[in-house]
Amino acid sequence: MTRTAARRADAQRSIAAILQAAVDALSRDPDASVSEIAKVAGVGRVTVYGHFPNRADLIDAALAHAIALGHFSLDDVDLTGDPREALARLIDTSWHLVDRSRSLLMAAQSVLPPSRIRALHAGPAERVQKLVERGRDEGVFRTDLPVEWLVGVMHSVMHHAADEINADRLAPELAAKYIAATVLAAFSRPGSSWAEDPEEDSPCSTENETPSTARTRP
Amino acid sequence: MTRTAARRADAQRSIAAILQAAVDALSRDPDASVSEIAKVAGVGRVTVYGHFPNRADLIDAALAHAIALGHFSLDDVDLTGDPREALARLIDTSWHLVDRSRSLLMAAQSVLPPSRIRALHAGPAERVQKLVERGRDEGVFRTDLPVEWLVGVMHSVMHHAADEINADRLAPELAAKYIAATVLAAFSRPGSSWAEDPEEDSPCSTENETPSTARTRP
DNA sequence: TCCTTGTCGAACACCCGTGTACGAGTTAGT
DNA sequence: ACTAACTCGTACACGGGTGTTCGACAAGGA
Repeated sequence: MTRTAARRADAQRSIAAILQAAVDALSRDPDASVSEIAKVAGVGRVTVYGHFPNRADLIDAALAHAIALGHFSLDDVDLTGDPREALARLIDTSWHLVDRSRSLLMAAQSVLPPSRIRALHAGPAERVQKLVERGRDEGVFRTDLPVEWLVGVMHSVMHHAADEINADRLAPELAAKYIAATVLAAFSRPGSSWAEDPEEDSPCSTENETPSTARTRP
Repeated sequence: MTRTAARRADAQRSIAAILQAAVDALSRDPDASVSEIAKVAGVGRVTVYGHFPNRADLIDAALAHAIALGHFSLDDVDLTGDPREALARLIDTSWHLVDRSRSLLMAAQSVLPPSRIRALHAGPAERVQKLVERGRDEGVFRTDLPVEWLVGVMHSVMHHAADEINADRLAPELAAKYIAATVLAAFSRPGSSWAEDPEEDSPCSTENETPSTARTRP
């Protein structure tokens, strides 16, 4: 685990491969064994145990790794300006990160203590929370529900979209639109009218009918 | 499994106990073993295998049993009148059914084919779907998203509430209110103002502030 | 009553995952 | 080039879950 001296180059390569493999394998199957992870990483099972004392610590490191990657890619998103548009942008780039992390999170939940899970999620959660709070301060988002609840609902809806895509009941290109439309409505102030994408005219069906069944992906 | 002749009385008692025990045990732990289920049922492990050929079939029967119970208790709900109020009533009595079935569903998902899961869920899902469709026809609910999506979002939000309660971050008595407030907002037509519980005045904070952290349960 | 039907515990074989140990071979750093 | 670090495969011990079999025993139904 933690070492004072620097590791050799090939060791660092192995660790990186194992970490990435763990993210990949656990994203497909939350119960992926150490053997499977090692196989995906192109590495012997013993080598894994050489770098991580046990399965739990490996999953911990994998989750931290995935979160760090997500944190990095989310730094590009412009969260200034109208909170609704900012939220739409955030959803646009983060929903499929949530998708990939979904299964990994389940794996972590069955092995790591809840406190650890929350600690790892503190960073990303705060980012969204800040945006929601700003939207409330500006009178755009509702104030009759706790911020934590709203943030959780947003995550929940994104998870649901991911599930629908995995089940081939939702076309991936529609996901961001559906999520944004749902979340923005859920965040709106009671008693106030709202409209999504205030700057962009919507050439899609204005209101009358929607396809009763969403197209499956090609 | 399926038999032509009638079973003996004690056998029926055993089966009922096993079924209920399976629902209970799997609701606590989706990975509950057959031994644990038998222990909860107050029955030997072999007896379980005497009635159900394997774990998967047992889980299938348990899920079907739980759904049947839920279906029964949902028959009391009045779904006529204003769709928003009807939806609120439905949420009020069904959210904690969803809570208990949540873990059981996870167990089923890891053992049963998705087609079987959907088949078992067809009944309850249709009930909600009908209500949502009526709300759309009456101009109360939005028509710019598929009905299936809306129904899924409702389920998703209820699951989220259950998770929050399990994590002691949400007081159970607030769940129904939060869920209804969120779902009704999400279902509202874009561009139209909405208000929850139109008949009931809300003595709680009208709009200004909410406790930043929800009380944990006593 | 009598016989079928269930139930029970113990034991068995099987598979799979975890974590550790050993020895031989390979790679990187200096 | 030499050594320490690393990797690999095999193998082992251990625990735990799944289904099955067996024989003894209890309980329900006709």
